Amino acid sequence: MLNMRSVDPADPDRTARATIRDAALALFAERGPDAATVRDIAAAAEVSPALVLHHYGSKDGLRAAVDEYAAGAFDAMLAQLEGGDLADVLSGGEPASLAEAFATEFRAGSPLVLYLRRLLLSGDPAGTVLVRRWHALTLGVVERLEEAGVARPSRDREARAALLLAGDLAVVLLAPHLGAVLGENPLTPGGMARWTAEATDVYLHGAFVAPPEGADPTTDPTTDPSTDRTGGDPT
Amino acid sequence: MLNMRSVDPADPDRTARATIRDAALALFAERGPDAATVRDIAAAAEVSPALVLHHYGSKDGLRAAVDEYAAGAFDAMLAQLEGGDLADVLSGGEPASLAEAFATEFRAGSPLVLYLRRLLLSGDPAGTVLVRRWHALTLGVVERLEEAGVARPSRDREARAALLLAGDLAVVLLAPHLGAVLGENPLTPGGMARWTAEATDVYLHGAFVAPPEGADPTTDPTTDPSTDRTGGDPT
DNA sequence: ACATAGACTGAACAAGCGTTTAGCATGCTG
DNA sequence: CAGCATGCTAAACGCTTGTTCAGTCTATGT
Repeated sequence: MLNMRSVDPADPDRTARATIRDAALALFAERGPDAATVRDIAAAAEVSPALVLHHYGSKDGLRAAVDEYAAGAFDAMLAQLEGGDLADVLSGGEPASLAEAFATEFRAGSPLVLYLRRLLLSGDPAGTVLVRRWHALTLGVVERLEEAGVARPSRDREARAALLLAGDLAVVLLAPHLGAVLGENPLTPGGMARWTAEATDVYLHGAFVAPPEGADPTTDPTTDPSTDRTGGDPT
Repeated sequence: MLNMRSVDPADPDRTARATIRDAALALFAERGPDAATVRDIAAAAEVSPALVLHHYGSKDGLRAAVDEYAAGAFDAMLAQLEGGDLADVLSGGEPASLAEAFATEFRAGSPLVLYLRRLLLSGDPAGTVLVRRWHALTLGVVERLEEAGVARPSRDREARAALLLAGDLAVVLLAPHLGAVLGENPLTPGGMARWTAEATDVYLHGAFVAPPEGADPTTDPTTDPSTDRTGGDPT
């Protein structure tokens, strides 16, 4: 049998180790790490199953390597978002939301998007670490925007940052379903433009109008002590 | 070996078939259908593995039965939401958002919540069906609220309904992570109150203030034809 | 009392899994 | 040239999986 190393003339110095990692990333993202077998990964990378174990020790070792690689990619995206100047964010010169950053960094079917999806919903502690970091980033942005007078001050800034973050992550997590409903995937350029337009409108002017001062004439809130909501979230 | 049927005096007429289904629902939701083995399910239901197959034909048959059961539970919740009168929604007499409905219907660690999570992120077409139905429901509510003058009219009502729906689903999907960040799971009563307060504030008054009429003095939007955003979504 | 049906089980099966082992080819180093 | 590490493979190992099978127990209808 021939030596398979450097078999692809387009990528001459790509090692078999990297090829295996990429194949694993794609298959892990698509079917989940448990459903993707070592034999499948080996076949996708055009190597023998034994070579996968030779390079990564075990399937868990490969999993860890892929996790680390994906985390690095997310960190890179994070750094780009973090490094952006506030003025650029406000004027629209840089991706302003996490969802937008995803849409520009990774195309709609990117393995990394699928990987993030799995990471956030598998209960993997790495997912919580990621959310915590992104929340801290969002919180910092909200604080700066409040100081700049661009954001309405919130009594519960942490909850507001979480709300905004959750909204962005929802786009990434639910992109295929939202695409099926709206006709175009919000992670594509066109779909993202439509989504951002609506999100901007709501975040600037709200979605509902404040009720007139005083209680709703049809019901007296004080007669129902079990609920003390201020107006609800009528979705 | 004793006949294990009706072994639980608290639930005397619960059939082994139902016990198996419930055990499967819990394990499917917790670990995923692939990771939960027939032997595990049988052990949880305190029956032999063969009985699982005897009642459901195959593991796929069991999966289908559990899917159907979960879909029925979701439909029941949907019907309750749909049947609520508009006045009740506005006055806070009924759960007003999907997230609130989830928090009241299912407690934070409920198998059905975990099941929904898996359903929406596994690429299962049943997930898209569910999203489509909930979007239609949300769209109807938005339309009625606009007619009642409670919701600000939107140029793109479908996108607005999707935005509101995504926000609610995000709470359900990301609940554990948000709980880790905020200190309390938003699907618990306390966490939900905090979340709804912030969401109500944003949905009523917005999160950001509209920029003054005219362009940002630091940059002229017309000089950059590649981006035509109205103001961005600075999260 | 007897027969039939259904709930239920222990043991075994084939298939697929991650992993190990022994060995081949290649290229560098002395 | 010999020695050795490295990239790589075919074949097999033990284990777990979903599934099947033959048979036991316990009701119920006649």
